[in-house]
Amino acid sequence: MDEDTLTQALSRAETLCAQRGVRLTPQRRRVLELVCRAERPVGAYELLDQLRDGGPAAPPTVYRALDWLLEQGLVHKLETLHAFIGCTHPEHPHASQFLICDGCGGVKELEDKAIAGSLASVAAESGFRPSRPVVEVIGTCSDCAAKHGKD
Amino acid sequence: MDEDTLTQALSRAETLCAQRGVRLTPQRRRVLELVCRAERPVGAYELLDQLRDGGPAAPPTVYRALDWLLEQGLVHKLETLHAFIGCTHPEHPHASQFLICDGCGGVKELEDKAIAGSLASVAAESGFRPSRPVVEVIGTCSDCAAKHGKD
DNA sequence: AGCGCACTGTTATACTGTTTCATCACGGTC
DNA sequence: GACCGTGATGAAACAGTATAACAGTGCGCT
Ligand SMILES: [Zn+2]
Ligand SMILES: [Zn+2]
Ligand SMILES: [Zn+2]
Ligand SMILES: [Zn+2]
Repeated sequence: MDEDTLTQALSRAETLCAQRGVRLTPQRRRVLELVCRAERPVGAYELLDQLRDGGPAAPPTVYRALDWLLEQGLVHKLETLHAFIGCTHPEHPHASQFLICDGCGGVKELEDKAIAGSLASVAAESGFRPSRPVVEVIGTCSDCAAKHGKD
Repeated sequence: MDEDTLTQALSRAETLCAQRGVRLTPQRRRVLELVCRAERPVGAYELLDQLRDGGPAAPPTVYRALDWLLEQGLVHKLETLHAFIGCTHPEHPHASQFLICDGCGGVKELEDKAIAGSLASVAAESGFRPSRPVVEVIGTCSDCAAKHGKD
């Protein structure tokens, strides 16, 4: 995420939190910034290392901030990578899907109605009430497929 | 899984591996049995504890067996739980989806064409080549919803 | 001042997974 | 039989991920 997009994302987050009456404290803001600044999903301990540049910090610090950011939908957790990524459209709550390239590590966040729909209807058939759908597709992005083809 | 189903599952696994020309060694068979015997997803260290009842064992032992069983499609890994579960229909390779109840811990394995289809087409739109789709829906099963309603 | 509450700091610990090297068993070759 | 390559196992150490437990701090409220 470039500097402008970052600034914009952070101020959107500020606005959102103000509207919701929740506190985007300096710690949380800092962690959000670090997550967004990364081009790739970031691990908790990676964040921790960066936090430590500005003073002492311990695992609970970063996990607390991440938990809160997850609740607020400002970041997502990629279960298959044990890593976190900034949400591209945190304004409304949403069930997203992720395409995760194991070549370059890039991740694309999608919000596809068809997938969400089939998931919901399959769940309904079983009388299952979904609370947190996790959809992560590991594979190869078009760029990496092209490169690999050229090799 | 009851004793009969278990015996059946194990002999199906034997047959499959024979057909494929791969070796379902005693260790692997033992781990498969432990995974299948459990009514719920089992963690690697839980399996390890059980393995240790029959002699010394270390983490790589159980992880190696699990990796191999995963390759063969005899078990699945639930990424959101860091746990493993026996596959209900290992005869053919498949992309399954899981409904995971956070009330009772029960898991239902599905193989829904509509979901697989929408995933594939969304991926295709992005020029993404999927290799391992992960679909796990956390929520509440019908039984737990009923119980909870009665409380 | 006294209290409750949300946030933070700190230490320790639990849980999950990998690296590394040594050893062993099996099958094919000379 | 001696030799060797390969796959499977044993064992020790380590790396990575996440939480528990408890103490301290700041702030608004009565
Ligand atoms: Zn999002
Ligand atoms: Zn890529
Ligand atoms: Zn299956
Ligand atoms: Zn349930």
